Amino acid sequence: MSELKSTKSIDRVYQFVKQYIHENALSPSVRDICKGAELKSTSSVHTYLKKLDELGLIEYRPGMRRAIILKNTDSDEAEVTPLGSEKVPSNVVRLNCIGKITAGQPIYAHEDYSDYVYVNKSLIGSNESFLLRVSGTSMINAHILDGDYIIVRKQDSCDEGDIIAALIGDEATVKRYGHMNGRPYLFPENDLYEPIPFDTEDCKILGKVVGLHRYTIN
Amino acid sequence: MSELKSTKSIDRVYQFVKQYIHENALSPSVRDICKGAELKSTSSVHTYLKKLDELGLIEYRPGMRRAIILKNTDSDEAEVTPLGSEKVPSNVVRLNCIGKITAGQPIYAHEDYSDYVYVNKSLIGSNESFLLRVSGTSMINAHILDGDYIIVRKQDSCDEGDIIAALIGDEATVKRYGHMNGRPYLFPENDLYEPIPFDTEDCKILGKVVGLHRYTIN
DNA sequence: TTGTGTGTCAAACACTTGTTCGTATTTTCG
DNA sequence: CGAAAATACGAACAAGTGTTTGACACACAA
Repeated sequence: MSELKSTKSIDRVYQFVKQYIHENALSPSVRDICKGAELKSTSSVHTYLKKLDELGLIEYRPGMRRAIILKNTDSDEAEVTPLGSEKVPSNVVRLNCIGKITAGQPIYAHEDYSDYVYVNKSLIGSNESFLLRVSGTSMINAHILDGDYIIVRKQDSCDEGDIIAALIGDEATVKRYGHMNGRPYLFPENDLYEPIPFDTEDCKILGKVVGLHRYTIN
Repeated sequence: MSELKSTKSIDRVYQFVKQYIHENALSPSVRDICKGAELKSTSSVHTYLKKLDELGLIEYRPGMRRAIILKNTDSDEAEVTPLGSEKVPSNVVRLNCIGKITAGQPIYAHEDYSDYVYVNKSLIGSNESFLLRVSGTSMINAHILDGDYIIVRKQDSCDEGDIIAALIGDEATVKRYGHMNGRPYLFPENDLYEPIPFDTEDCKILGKVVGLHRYTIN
């Protein structure tokens, strides 16, 4: 008498359960299904749930609240988002590797989207940052090794003693910034290398090193 | 599980919830958690569930039965895809800091869910790993500094020369594993410290160090 | 010492929710 | 047609379950 319940009740129940679980990652209660399947009695729903269980379409655990489980079956992409799918939070940034810091190579060449790292924002601050791969051992005394990834926070200037990424000409390096005899230098942290005068015409500060990742799976 | 149960209650609660949902595809009730986490009062569990929700580890819906959802994230809305509209891939793992590696402190005390790091699985391998915070300078010659996070891949044995995390008694340390005069030792990488004989009765290998994160935002 | 906070517990309460029961309406089919 | 089955309803019950409250023990600082 009501209207067009085009589909059978048992089908509406099943469809609704699937949809509800998909949307809420949580099984509906019998009364939720009442509303969703346009049934007015919980006992009706109860009947169908038992049938659906017998049909093997759902797993129904008598007495347990919100305990319907979709039985993985057939047809529509059975992606059944179990409960608790894991996603990566929004407080994480993906940093693609912008290039290798090494002698003679310009960086900013391109980003290598297959070479990246995820970083917790709270650990590096909210400023814009980028990722570089270290090549060479010129910063070994600062415990920055060949192959390490360094996270650089973009900035134009820096403080005395900061470890920074800088351009010298079109060559990029990591060095410690400081002064000697009143003049600015870039200091390698390796006795085999000489300090480099920081020439404001030729040199440019890219940013400060705020993090380091090293992966040594051999 | 088994012998290391002296963990904090909130940790047991979280671990149990994760396990339960994983096994049953269904969220446990407060009283289920009571049993699973060795707590005798539902209100204790209730307290921890609220905390876990605040920490963003689960989604807890007041009043709803069996409605816990694992988040491992702050989920939906605006998931900050940094570059373009790339989706954050599922090949990233969240590692919670399990404790500080430092003299005299047992680890496995508890996981600090507010202290964590995201790691690209491809960079550390697919084995189970955990995160530790380094305290002290005993590995400075290996360029592992005080405050660094190290990623440890669980394993029972290791090769000569590997840098590993190990338990000595109930004290955890990072050291390099090796032999001297035909006998196994744990070698600090700092001249101020002495090699420690690796006594198989007292020592236990936790895993191999496969990664390192350092954050030096000042 | 006192006081404050934390962790835990037991008990009680109230609401959600699965289940059952009796009955009415509709459909099926001999 | 008429009986049986299927479908649906509403109400009531009982159990599972989330939540609150108050109390106790302990650690730690003032």
